[in-house]
Amino acid sequence: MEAKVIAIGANRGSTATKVRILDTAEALFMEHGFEATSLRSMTAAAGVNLAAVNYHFGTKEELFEAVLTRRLDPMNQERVELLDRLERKAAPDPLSCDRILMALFVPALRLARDPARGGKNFLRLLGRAYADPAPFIRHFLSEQYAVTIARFKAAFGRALPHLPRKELSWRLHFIMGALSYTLAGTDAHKIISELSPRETNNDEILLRRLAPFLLAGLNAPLPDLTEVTREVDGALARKR
Amino acid sequence: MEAKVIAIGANRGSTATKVRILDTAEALFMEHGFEATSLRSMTAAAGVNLAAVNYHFGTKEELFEAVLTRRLDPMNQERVELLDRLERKAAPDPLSCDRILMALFVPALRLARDPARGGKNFLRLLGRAYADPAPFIRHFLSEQYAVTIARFKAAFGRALPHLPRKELSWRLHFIMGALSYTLAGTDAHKIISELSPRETNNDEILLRRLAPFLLAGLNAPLPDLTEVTREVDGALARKR
DNA sequence: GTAAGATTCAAACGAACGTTTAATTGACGT
DNA sequence: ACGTCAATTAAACGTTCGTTTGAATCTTAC
Repeated sequence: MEAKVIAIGANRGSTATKVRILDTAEALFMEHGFEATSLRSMTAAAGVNLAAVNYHFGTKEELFEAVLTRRLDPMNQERVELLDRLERKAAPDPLSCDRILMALFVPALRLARDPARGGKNFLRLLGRAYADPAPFIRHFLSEQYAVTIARFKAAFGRALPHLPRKELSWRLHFIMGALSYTLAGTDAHKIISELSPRETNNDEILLRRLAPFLLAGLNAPLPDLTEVTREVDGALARKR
Repeated sequence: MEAKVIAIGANRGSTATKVRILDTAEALFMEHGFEATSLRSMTAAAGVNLAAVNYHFGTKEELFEAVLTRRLDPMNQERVELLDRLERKAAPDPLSCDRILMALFVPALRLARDPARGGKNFLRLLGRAYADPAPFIRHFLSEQYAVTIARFKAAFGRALPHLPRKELSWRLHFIMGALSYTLAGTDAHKIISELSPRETNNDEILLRRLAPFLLAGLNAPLPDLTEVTREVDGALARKR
């Protein structure tokens, strides 16, 4: 029963308040972005005092980082662990691209499926954070992702030995772009339209459509830059 | 000499001030985002009075829309015109996917190349706007893009008759995602790293690497949803 | 039971924001 | 030369923001 004592003790003090702040902030940051979410509306929605944020987290920026870290750290750790396991299983052959993509997607899927870990809301928040111009957000994200990205890049490098590393860097960049944009799941869905509400809300089906798309992109033939240049210039000239 | 007279007359009134506001706002909105850019800092940088924004544009939101419209309208018009011309040239055959992608990219390239039209700065601003949670921005963008996207979707539909329309909608969504994320060109570049500064600043080479990637994605085999489901579930189960 | 410490609370702080106002300036048609 | 009107200006408006403060309340340990 000492576990219960610990739990009660933990809940009574600050933990309950901190969790409620994190949960509410996660939802509001997702809905309105960092700047447009005021601490006043957030603390009111969470049912805690305004000063609680500064007391428990220091500043609004530190709160935002705490919101991200809570979900991001475990997810990235899962990604690397899954990649390790799949690579060991495939050894001595290099892991195929689709398996590497799986290691990238599955932990995100698990997170999206688990309401207790924020579900889809957090993934959308993450997608938005990727595009946020605030320097502290970008600095934070690049620090959080540096090791994970490097690990996956090395794996892709073994799976695609013929692909120049620079080209691989770019394609990884495109992958992260499509992934974050898709996860952000803005109402930009509506721009394309004709997507049923059931599907726009189903991150699982969404990622399963995205994976083959990106896999084909990874295996695309190398761009013939000179020829493309001529073609584009032709189109440009024709236009004038 | 009447042209000069007209020019002077136009400059004397409001035009010069309006242009300076638009130019400066474009740069600052790109650098800091909509919310984080204050009218005070913007008007100070532009060398105009604070009240000039409200006088000439009404509100800050309307200023933002004016900044976007100034570049976006001509660019999208160019895109559709180029698509029309290429389709007429290919008739009666349907236009190939890579040509359609060209019609999507070339006007953006032209804009990026032309410093007088905002150059790369505007494309970055556009990429950021795509991910901005502010409702008025998303509403504005979807209105601006609705016809253009529909036009390109129809073209892709003719080029890929075997592809279910729903799948095509998603792949178009992925394309717009990778495109806007790439154009946004955040310092997220640094996450992947190993990209030389010369290349990260060269939107032309960038788009030429992106095109083959997306083209391959468009032609990817249809996802076997059932099989993928089993695989993912397996990975999920194994994890527990 | 009481002292010590952690947490909550209402209130206020100073700064910055978008917007409005009213006076002033300058150019143009007549 | 003068009246008209668009444009600019300095100043102020009212609001909202993130953060701080000091007292009040609750938890914990002896």
